[in-house]
Amino acid sequence: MYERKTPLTIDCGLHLTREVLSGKWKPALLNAISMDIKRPSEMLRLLPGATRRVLNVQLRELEGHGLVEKKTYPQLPPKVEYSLTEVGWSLMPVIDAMNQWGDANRSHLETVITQDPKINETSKSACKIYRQMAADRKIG
Amino acid sequence: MYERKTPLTIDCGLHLTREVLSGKWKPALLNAISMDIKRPSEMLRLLPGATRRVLNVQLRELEGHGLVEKKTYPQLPPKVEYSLTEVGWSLMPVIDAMNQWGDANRSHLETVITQDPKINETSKSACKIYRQMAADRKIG
DNA sequence: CAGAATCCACCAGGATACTG
DNA sequence: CAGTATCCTGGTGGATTCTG
Repeated sequence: MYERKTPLTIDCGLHLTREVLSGKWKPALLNAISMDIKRPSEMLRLLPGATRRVLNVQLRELEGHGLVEKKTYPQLPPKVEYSLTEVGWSLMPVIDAMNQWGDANRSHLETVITQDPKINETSKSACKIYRQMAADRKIG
Repeated sequence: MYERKTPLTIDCGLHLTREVLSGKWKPALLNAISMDIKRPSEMLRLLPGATRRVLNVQLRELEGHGLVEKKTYPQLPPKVEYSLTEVGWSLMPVIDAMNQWGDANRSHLETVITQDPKINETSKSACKIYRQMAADRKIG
């Protein structure tokens, strides 16, 4: 049984974290950047289903919230690199925890999510795509 | 500097976790239930801004995803109690991590969030409300 | 006290096309 | 390669009202 270490307030910390982390691709983006995937085109490739526009929007929000930094190289063709700020890095354990929990409970989650009538097919099969991609990377 | 322990896939675990945790009040609800706040009326009181309907909807989703269990006592007035499932409990470290990160970076987050033009006043002041409530609880 | 039924506003996010 | 401008729609979550 899980035992909480410190008694906490109702929602305040959660509220702040959610405010900053809410956005379909934000956790994935932070994760990607932490894995040295720092250029927009790379992220775009690794996040099938995400649009340029949406990625830009969310990256700008992350930047505005002080989680990532953007470096623009004034050259042709343009080059942009994102990196995590100190605050951004401090969030990584949380991201990792989410990632690991999702992986650890994959079978259960896939079942309940797949049964969920609200989830559309795209979302349902998203994980399969990611897994396939991971497999491809191993082969390649 | 934060060092990742295990190299991870791009998004799969994150994807699953987000699917299950997305919803304005879900983390707070899980947190509340873990703190033995298990009756709808209590949650309603502790989550100012949340509606009965929305709470019901999100609780039903959490239930459908196997994170919480609902026990209905067939009596008058009706009594309902929620509790975490095993899977739900396994998620608590993640919730705690989010909560603690938000608390730890409160000043920074409040600043950037308050400056964010997209955030409405309600959201901006939410944390103040929670803090006030926490203070009140200490006094009471 | 718990909850279902409506109705609705808003915005996140996707599609598309265009510029430097 | 990177970014922006429009346009559009689906869903989330809020307000209100009504039942057991």
